[in-house]
Amino acid sequence: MTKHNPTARERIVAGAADMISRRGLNATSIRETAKHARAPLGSTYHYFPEGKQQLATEAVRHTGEWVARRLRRELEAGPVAGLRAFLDLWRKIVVDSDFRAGCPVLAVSIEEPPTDETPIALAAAAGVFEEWEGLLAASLREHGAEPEQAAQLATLIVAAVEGTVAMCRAKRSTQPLDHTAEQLQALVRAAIKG
Amino acid sequence: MTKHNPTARERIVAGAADMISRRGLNATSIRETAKHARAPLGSTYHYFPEGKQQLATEAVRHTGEWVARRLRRELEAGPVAGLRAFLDLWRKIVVDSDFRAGCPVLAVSIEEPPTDETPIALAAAAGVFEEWEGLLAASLREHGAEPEQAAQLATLIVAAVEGTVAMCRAKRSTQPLDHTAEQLQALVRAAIKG
DNA sequence: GCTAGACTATGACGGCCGTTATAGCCAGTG
DNA sequence: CACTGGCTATAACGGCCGTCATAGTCTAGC
Repeated sequence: MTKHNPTARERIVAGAADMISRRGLNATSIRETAKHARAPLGSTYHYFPEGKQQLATEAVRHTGEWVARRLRRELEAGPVAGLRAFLDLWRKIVVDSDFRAGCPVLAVSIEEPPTDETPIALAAAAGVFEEWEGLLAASLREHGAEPEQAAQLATLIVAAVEGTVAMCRAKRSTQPLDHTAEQLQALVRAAIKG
Repeated sequence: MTKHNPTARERIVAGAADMISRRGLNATSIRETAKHARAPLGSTYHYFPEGKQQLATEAVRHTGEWVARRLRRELEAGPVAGLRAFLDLWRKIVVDSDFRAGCPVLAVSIEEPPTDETPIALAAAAGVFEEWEGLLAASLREHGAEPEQAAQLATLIVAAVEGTVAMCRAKRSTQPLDHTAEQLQALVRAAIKG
């Protein structure tokens, strides 16, 4: 338990991340986000005066940091352990939600931003992906992988896991995750052995 | 050119697939879909009496079949050529749309269906993924890969490409696709050599 | 020519959306 | 005690949504 009494603001952000991961960004309304967090609608615009874009941005960063912390911790035991933790984390989200939830970062990435302005939520998503890749790549390099190979494999891991989670939701099965896990584990082992 | 004079119905489905691939399912309104296809709103409910779910389902199947046709054709020259065609197809969509479009099948997969009913569009997405995996796995087997390895690798390819396309959109760069392409090509070559 | 059925045109229905405004509450500081 | 500033409460704004109904138009076959 990192925070004993989460503030209303934190509850709103965490709830928004969860709802976005289930229904997508556009289908997540600020009204429902507030209700889900037992916060009044007015408070949402008090905490996030720039509106929905800002809330989405913070939800993406919240999830990104949460995953990155777990990844950093588990990578101390090496890339194979880190990969396993990464896979297990997403598997748990998919299974616990009965195949209804996924990754809010992916969800934000695939919804075209309003044409006029800078899509700050999209930029946040790009940053999160880059952080996850960076953590994996650094660990692979530290354990003997070639730098270029490490970077490419890190990208593959993040992309494959994100795609696999979506496939699990569509099929209502964890079989895609089993397949992907097997393949990625073999790849990581080979990369740090060369 | 497969059809010389696409019917209004075909134009609506193709347009819906494109719009879903850019903005997601929930943000794609039937009104705009009709306008985009220069069809009247009333016609949409004439052709798709079961409403939005039916339109989404047909859009998913339309894209699924289009990709499967291309995949089948290119796989005749072997799994490496098929993989390259699959990668190039998505690269073209991402680049031509200036990083705004992606895969409508993925988009439908990550939006929670209305709680009450059978999510037929989601089932269609699962079917499309399965078809793509099946084509790739069969080709891998025909070229000497072990059946289990072929199935796992096919899942990895589909998942990785779907995830990579989303990452490219977030980063507004094709670098993730370059990384993933390199890794997957090496994997396929190794799998059919054993 | 006429009639049936495929398609179009138009408008309405209730409902939820993002956002803003405004007034009230209520802690903590002086 | 007064009062200030963070937070709540409530209502409203214009706008788009999915869906349905109804009437009009067009075209193919008799």
